[in-house]
Amino acid sequence: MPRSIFLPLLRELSSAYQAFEVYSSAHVRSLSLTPAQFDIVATLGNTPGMSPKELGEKTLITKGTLTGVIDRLAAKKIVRRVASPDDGRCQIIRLTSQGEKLFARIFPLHVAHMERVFAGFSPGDLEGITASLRLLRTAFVAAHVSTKP
Amino acid sequence: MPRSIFLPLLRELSSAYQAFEVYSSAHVRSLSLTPAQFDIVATLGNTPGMSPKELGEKTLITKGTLTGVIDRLAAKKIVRRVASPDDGRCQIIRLTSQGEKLFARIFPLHVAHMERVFAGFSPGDLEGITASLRLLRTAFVAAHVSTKP
DNA sequence: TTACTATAGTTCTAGTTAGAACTAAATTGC
DNA sequence: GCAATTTAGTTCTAACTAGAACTATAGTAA
Repeated sequence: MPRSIFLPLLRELSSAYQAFEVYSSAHVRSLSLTPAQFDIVATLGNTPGMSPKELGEKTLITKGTLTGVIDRLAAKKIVRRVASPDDGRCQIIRLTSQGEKLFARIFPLHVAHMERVFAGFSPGDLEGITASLRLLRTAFVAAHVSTKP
Repeated sequence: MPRSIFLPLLRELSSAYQAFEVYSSAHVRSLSLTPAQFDIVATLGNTPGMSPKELGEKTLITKGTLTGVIDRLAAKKIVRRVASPDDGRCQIIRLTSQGEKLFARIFPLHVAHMERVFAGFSPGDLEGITASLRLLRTAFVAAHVSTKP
């Protein structure tokens, strides 16, 4: 078992994610949103809205955190909460018209900002890296599940 | 420019990191440390100590955050602050003897816990994934630097 | 030397984070 | 149709997070 070889992998995973965060969040902050707020706006854009549960699954924000993030976006009039007609426990979070305008303005800017990172990569590179990441995620999820039951 | 292809990569990067965090931090918390505290203890183990600046560079924790993390570890008598003899601005953070015992006990446990994730991976797999991550990090850092000056 | 500049850490603020306890509404089982 | 369980969201707590402003010390340059 070459134990020495997976510790550098974990360090690189943390470093790569950290570098992504630094690069991405500096831009998002320059647009007057926090990274979590941007994720919510980006996820709600071009949709009829969705429940906090679904939003949390897509953005990987846990429900306790999500309440606060939505509170702050609602205070800025970027989203609003609508009661679900079907289920009294559910809400639907929607962009307001102001939120839609914000999304239309900043989402393309941020995509362009991120695209610059990959200027030197071929499609094959990108697919290879994506496959590596998928493999990693799958391994962590499988390992986590196997500790639970 | 196939713009569609790097967005899935970014999603996979976030998901993979998130899956790592969930798996790793559940274990760390069961050892009565937070992930940030564990990183500090793991970094200080088997060293004569180091300055907060160096600790922050190794653990990717920014200096403002680090003050609080070290405060809490010091309150638990796991580390202590020693004034640097050379530089009046510097400190040296060291594990206490209690901290060294803690490190000796939990670090191997955590390494073993993480090793399980990679049971199904060949050394070649691990090296390939590590290389992908290194490529990613480099690209983000380069892009970030090019926005600064 | 004396002013200027850079560096190390702390403090402060606003926000995110996870996890656990809680409330209310729905679903299931009997 | 009622009790037991599950699910959706909120609230609470402790901690982390980045970034900016601040203090103190060190290095540099005239």
